[in-house]
Amino acid sequence: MELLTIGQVAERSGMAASALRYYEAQGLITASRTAGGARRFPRSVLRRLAFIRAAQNVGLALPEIREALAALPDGRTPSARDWARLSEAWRARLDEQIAALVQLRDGLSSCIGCGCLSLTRCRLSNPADVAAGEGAGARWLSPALRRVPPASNAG
Amino acid sequence: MELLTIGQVAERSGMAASALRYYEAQGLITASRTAGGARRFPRSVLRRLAFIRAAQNVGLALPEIREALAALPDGRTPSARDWARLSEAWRARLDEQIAALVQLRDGLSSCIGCGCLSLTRCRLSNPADVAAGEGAGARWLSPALRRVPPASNAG
DNA sequence: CCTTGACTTCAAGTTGACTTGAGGCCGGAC
DNA sequence: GTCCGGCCTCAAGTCAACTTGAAGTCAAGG
Repeated sequence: MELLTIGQVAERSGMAASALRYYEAQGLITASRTAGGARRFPRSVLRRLAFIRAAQNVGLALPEIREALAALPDGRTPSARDWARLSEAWRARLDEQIAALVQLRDGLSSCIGCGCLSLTRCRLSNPADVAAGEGAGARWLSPALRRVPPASNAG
Repeated sequence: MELLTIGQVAERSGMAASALRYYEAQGLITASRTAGGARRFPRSVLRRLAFIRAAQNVGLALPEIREALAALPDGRTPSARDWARLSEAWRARLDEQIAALVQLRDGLSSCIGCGCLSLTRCRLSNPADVAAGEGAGARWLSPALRRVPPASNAG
């Protein structure tokens, strides 16, 4: 069994067939076709899909994942060497997300019982000081942490 | 200046006026009306909005936030006592999200250079062992961490 | 031959939290 | 009186990552 049908890939990867078609349409994976037009995937697609899911878990959007995959020569499945390079960037992302959440939690702890919730001072309603800097950046921040703070008035 | 216009609340809270109308429609905030039909907000709406944003940052959906607010007698703005009770639950949420991310990061570290990305063994593409148990639960998990693992075949 | 099941395409629907646009009202300044 | 900014409502659009549905093709089995 050299090539896999979409159903087989769906079963082995745990992804829906519709998702696989979508990924192909988005250029994340590729497939050859039978004479009848049915997709045939190489086994390597499974590793590619694992890579995609891992990247999603780190918080990357599909276009970013596509770029990461496209940056590999010949559009090949990531090797150990590629993997090491990419995962370094991912770890930084995760570290920052973790830091943001920890700061949120600590702000919460420091707020317990005070009931302050100041619009500008309370860290809970204003977690943006984590890697804020300008304001337009911070794209790495998970959606849940991207709530913008108020302009700068008292609350 | 006893009551605030929607524009003033928008400026002070940093939220768009359209968002405030939306929140009112969703029952998260309330406003009185002028003879002409314009909204007038009490100052307490600012604290309520801070509460809402904090809850969003913790990862709550608007319906959950509405319930949390509605659980307060008279639909009042949370007092220090209410706040302490609610924030306990939130902290648990955050703790679990942090744990999930840390596990993801550690899985990443342990993967660097190995290039394994096994569909079933690699923690990076399969972070579900964090608070998994059954599979239908884990609702607290941030959307980014909710990717399901493959059924249970080799990769 | 005819059915069955897996596959195909393409368009449209889903979810959450809003934003945008059209069309209109209201109150104060000129 | 009329002009403007700010407000109103309601319907529809946005985004991401898919899913769902309709209508059709293909290969194998009875």
